[in-house]
Formats: sequence, structure tokens, C-alpha cells
Amino acid sequence: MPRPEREQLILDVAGPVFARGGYHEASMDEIAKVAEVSKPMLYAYFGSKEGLYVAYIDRTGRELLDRLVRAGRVDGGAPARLRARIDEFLAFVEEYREGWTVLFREACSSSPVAREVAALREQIADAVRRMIEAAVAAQSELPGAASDALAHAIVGAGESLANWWLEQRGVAREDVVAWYVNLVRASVAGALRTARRPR
Amino acid sequence: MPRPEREQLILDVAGPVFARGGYHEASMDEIAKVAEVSKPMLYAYFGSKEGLYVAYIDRTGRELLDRLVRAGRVDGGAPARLRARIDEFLAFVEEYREGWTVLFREACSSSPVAREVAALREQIADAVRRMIEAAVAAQSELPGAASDALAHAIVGAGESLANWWLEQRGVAREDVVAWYVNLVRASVAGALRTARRPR
Amino acid sequence: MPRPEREQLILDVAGPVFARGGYHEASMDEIAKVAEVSKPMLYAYFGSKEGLYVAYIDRTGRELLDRLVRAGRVDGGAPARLRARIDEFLAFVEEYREGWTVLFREACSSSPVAREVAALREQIADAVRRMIEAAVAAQSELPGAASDALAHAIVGAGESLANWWLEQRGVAREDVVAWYVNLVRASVAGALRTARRPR
Amino acid sequence: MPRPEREQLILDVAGPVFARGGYHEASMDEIAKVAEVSKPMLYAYFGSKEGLYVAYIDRTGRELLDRLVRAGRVDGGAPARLRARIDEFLAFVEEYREGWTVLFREACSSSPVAREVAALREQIADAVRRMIEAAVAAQSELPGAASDALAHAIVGAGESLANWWLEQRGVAREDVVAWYVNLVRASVAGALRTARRPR
DNA sequence: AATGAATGAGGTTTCATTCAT
DNA sequence: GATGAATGAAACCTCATTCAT
Repeated sequence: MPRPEREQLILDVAGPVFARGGYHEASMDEIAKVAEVSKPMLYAYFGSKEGLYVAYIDRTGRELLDRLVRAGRVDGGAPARLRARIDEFLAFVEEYREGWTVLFREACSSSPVAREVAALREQIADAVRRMIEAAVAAQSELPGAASDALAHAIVGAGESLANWWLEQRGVAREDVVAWYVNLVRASVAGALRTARRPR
Repeated sequence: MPRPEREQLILDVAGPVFARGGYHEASMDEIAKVAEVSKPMLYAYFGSKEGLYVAYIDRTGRELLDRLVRAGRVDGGAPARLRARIDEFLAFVEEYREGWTVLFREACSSSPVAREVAALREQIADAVRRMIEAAVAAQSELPGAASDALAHAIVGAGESLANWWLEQRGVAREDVVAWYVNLVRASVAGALRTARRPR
Repeated sequence: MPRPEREQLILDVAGPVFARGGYHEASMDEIAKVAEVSKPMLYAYFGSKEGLYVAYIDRTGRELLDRLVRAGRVDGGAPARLRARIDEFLAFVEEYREGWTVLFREACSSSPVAREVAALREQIADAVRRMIEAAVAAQSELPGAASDALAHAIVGAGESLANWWLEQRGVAREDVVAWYVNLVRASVAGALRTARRPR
Repeated sequence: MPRPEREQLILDVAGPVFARGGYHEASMDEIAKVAEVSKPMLYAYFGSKEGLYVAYIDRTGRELLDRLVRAGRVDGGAPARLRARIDEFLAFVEEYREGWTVLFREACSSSPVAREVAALREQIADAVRRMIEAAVAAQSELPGAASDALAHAIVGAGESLANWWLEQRGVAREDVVAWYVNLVRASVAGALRTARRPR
């Protein structure tokens, strides 16, 4: 089996193991056994446990970002784009359940790893902030800190909503999408109203 | 020194250690040393590392919940209560920085521990949901799942906002409180509007 | 059993293990087993494999140096002192067979360890050089490099002689001492003669 | 490329690798990489790591012995031959620095390897002993053990002198040769004198 | 003939946990 | 009651060595 293919296979099985108990709980022994590969292979391919973890985070995070970007290219103006993105986001969560868990349920762990996750999160929050600012006609009306804070709040709401959804049974994705779209719109609008009439 | 007092003292020093690198990174050796207590003491008092961790989570979580409840007793109607609670929440985050970090930055770690954190989170989400339902005149207008989802989203937004705030320098708490209050009101109002005009 | 005593015991059994195959060939597992001590103890006491090795080198080297120094305090002028020292040296080799082997048969291995051995060797060579210079009435007659070189040559001759002796059966120590004393005297005298009549 | 040629090439690059950190520190991976040869080639040619090491020791040792033998064929009597040999010895050390290091700085390492080195050393000591015995008019005057011991001492002195010299800067080879020649002559003469006047 | 790919076995090290004093 | 001393188990990682192509 050629190397790149096997690398993907290993990452595939590493996901659930990492998702189950987090970075520290996962052991290279277990991953090797589940992947039906010897431990030295893991090290030959990924260098270290951290290397494997980062590779997994990277692949998953890149996939999520790609999908969000692609979903944002839909026609129909800002509202349609917003809805498309949120839909894509939740589709991703549904499809890559473990990947999502690993990506966003773990902020602790060893620092280099945590930094990787934080960086990805920051990228998403940045994209959201740009969306917020784009949604606002006059950007200057919302101070930088406020839009930054709002962006992080919205991202956090989305994460939390996604995690909640993963534990429910029988809640339709379109409903969750609608609620999240609403929350985003309402909170942005609310922030704007407040900004226009300062305290 | 009597036992309960020493227990509190140990928990006090355990907080920063857990906050620094998460559950796994912390070692009983280190905690024992900074607590100036022998390791067998730790085991006599808390049974195990997990026991110690859970005790810390418990104490911190109870404190947070108590403060939220107490803050909700303020006079002045629902809006005032909401603002008071959010203010109290952020005051807690500011004051118990490590406690907050341990409580909500760590969703990974060993499963029993994660469950403890999840349970606490659920309690808070429940409280928020009740607040939402109380804020809505006709509760029936918002289906159960929707208010549950909204509650989780709002909690997630708050966590994320708090974490963002901890990393900023010089953002006033009152501003963060105002933004969060706005987000909560706007998103609840938005959810109600949507619920009244079904798709 | 108190800690210092056990430390000595561990060093005692570590000697033969290190002597057998050198630093790398020796394993902590084996040392622990032979010492009837668990591996974590080894690490608690010596920090690392290297730490244990250096501790052993240190103890043995210090013992050798002490004995050489003490032997040099004998009465009877330089010749008697020389003979006393050489006798003591070979007595040490005979008595601490493994210690000697570890000390001087191993110049390779990881650099920090090798440096430790080299430093000890240098100390001995220094002592020999001082002896040479003391033996020479007018020190200025022998240039610094020459006495340094001679010192190292004499030390090397002694090491080699000792190793050869260890592999013989039935060669009396007094004979070896006599030969070595002769070599030292003759070579120093030879160096002096040559220095007085430059090429 | 024909096999013998490639074998030599591999040995050429293996030298520095072995010299750097000793037998154990060197890895087949590294040797294969710097030799630009695949690892299975190494095993096809030399059988094992030890095989490769022994092959290197062998080649280097044979070269040294050859040069010593050839240098001994010079005209001019025993003194001239002695000087020529010592000069050749130090020329070799200078030229094959790594080879020398591997040959004589490593007495540790795995036992079979050490035995190889010891054997070579013994050959040289034998040659020296024959030289000593040839230098003595009446061989019987020096008992066998004494000349053996002297030979080993002289060899050790030479090794030590060579190692010392490698670490100095700006000491001329001819000086070192002269010192070593002196030491050999003086110590042999000294041994003879003592033998004639037994204790 | 030559190699990319793969591994078994073993290395050092750490840590939660428990006796015996 | 309190602890210094001790350990079983398991973690990550490396390396000499060999197939299958």
C-alpha cells in the first residue's frame, strides 16, 4: 500500500481514538492496533504523537475551512451566504462527528497542540467577524472590540449548539440551521442598534 | 489543622496547577509539593487524582451557580435580573480566573471528569432555559427543542466571550456585560419572532 | 534501609554491569534487577541512566584519586613517593577491578559521560606532570609541551600495563610495580638528557 | 558500480560516523544515508552492524600494521628502524584521524567488537615486544613477562601520546616522534639495567 | 540487483498509587 | 495521624533487521 493512502487511513482511525478521551488519553499503542499498523510506522509517518495529532487537526480543520469558504460562494446576497455557510457547518459536524469533537472539544492538552486548535478557531472567528462587518453597511459604527467580541460569541454559540445537537436524537438539521441563522442575524442587528444609540 | 480547612487549602493550590496544563499535565507530586502536604494525605482526603479534580470542579461550579442564583434575586423585573446575572457571571470569571479555566476550557480529559463538567454546564444551560421561558409571555410559543437549543447557544456564546475577554487587555467588564446582554435579548427576541411566524 | 546506604549498594552492583559491555550495553532493567530494586528507585536516586553512570564514575574516580594522594604522603623522598603511588595505583586496580575497567576502558559513549572520564584522566595526568616537574631540579629545562606529553604517555603506559596485568594470571603486583617505576624513572631521565642537549 | 569498490566507499563514510559517537551511537540509517545506499545493501554487503564495524576496524588496522611493517624495512640499524616506525605511526594517526579514533578510543561497545580491537592491539604489542627483544643483545636477560609488560606499556604510552597530540594545536609531529623514541629507548634500557642487577 | 515499506523487541522514563514506619 | 520510601504498569520512542516488489 502506498504511503499517502496509508497516511489517510491512519488519520481516519486516529480520529475516534482522539475523540474518545482526548489527546492524553489516547495511546499510540491503541492507534497502531486499530490501524493494523506497527508503532514504528506511526513514527515514521508522523514523527511523534503530537505530529500525528497535529496532522489530524490540520486535515480536519482544513476540510472545515474549505467547506465554509466554498459554501460562501453561493449566489443571492449576504443572507443567503450566511445560511449556506451555517448549513455547511452543521453538515460538516454531522458528517465528521469525531473530527468535530477533536477539533473543538479540546482546548487543554499540551500547549503546541492547543495552539494549533486555537489558531484554527481564531481563523473561523476572523471569518465571522468579516462577515459581521460586511453585513453592517457602515463598519465604523461598530467599534473593533465589539465586533471581535461578537464574532467570538457567535462562534462559541455555534460550537455549543453543534455539541448540543450531536447529543440529541431526531432534531432536524434544517431546524438547527434556522435557529443559528436567527441568532446570528438578531445578535448582529442588536449590536448595531445599540451602537447607534450609545449609552 | 482540622481536616476541612486543609481540604480547602489543598483545593486552593490545586486550581492553578490544573489550570496550567489541564488534568493530565498536572501531577499529584506537584500538587502535594505546592500544598506542602504529603501525597498520602492527598489520597486520604480525596481518594484519587480524579477525586481531587472532581472536588475542585464541584466547589468551583457550586460557587458559580450560587452566585448566579443570588444575583437573580435582584429587584427590577426580568431585564434587570438578566443584566445582574451576566454581570455576576463575568465578575466570577474575572475573580476566579483559574477556576473558570479549569471549569470550561477543559472538555477533553478522562471521561468521568468530562462528565462532571458536562453536568455542570447542563445545569447552567437549564437555568438559562428557564430564564428564556420566563422571559417569554406565552411559553408554548417556543417549542422545547428550540428553547433548549437557544439556551445552549447562549451559554456557549457566554463561555466563548469570557475566554476571549480573558485574553484581551483593557476591555472593561461593563462593556462585555452590555454586549452579552444585548446578544441574549436580541437572540431571544429573534427566536420568538420566528416562532410566531412559522415557515 | 536508609537512602545513602542503598545508593552505595546500587552503585556497587552497577559497576559490573557497566564494566561488562560499556555504557550503552548496560540496561536500567538489568541494573534494577541485580540491585533488587525497582526501576523508579533508580530514577528517584540518580535521575537518569547517565546520572547513575556519572555517579559511579565519580565515586570510583574520587576513590582512586584519594588513594593516590594519600599514598604520596609517605616519607622518604621523591623515589619512595613514586613507588608508593604506583603501588597504590595497582592495588586499586586489583581491588576495584570493575571500577577500573569502567573508568578507563571507556572513552567513547555519549559525550557528557566521556567528558567526565576525560576530566578524571586529565586530573591524573596533571598530577603526574607535577610529579615530573618536581622530579626535575630545574623545571625550565623541560618545555611545557614536553612534560605534558610525557605525563600523558606515562599515564597511558600505566593504564595499558594495568589492563595487561588484569588479564595475566600469576604475575606478582610487586613486579608490575617495579617495571612501571623503572619506566617512569627511565623515561623522565631520558627526557631530561635530551632536553639538556637540544637537537 | 562493482561491489568491492562500493564496499570501500561505504567503509569510507562509515568511519566518521563511528568516530563521532562510538559504535552504539552510530545508526545504520545514518550510515546508509551518508553513503547514499539503501539499508538492505548494507546488510547484503556486511551482514550486520557488527559486521560493518568489524570490516572497518579490520581495514584500518591492517593499514596501520602494513605501514608499520613497511616502515620497519628502512636501513640503518635498530635505532633508525625504531624512529621510522614511530614516525610512520604518528603519520598514520594524523592522516587517518577517524580511523585512529575508532580503533583505539573505543574499548567499550559490544564484546565481539571489543575483542576485535583487542586482537589488533595485541598484534601491535607483539611486534613491539619482538622489537624490544631484538634490541636486547641477550634476550634471555629479560624474562618473558617483563618484556611483554614493557611492550604493552610502550604501546599504551604511544596511544595516549597520540590522543593527547590530536587535541593539541601546533605541536610538531617530529617533536612527538622524538619524545616517543626517547621514551621507548630509555624505558627499554632501564628495563635491561634492572634485569641485569636483580633485586 | 536494489529498495521502499514494515516490524519485533527493547530502551528510558513517568506517574498514580500504596506500604511500613 | 502522617510520611518517606517504594513500585506496577504503561507511556513514548528507536533501531537493527527483513520482506515484497
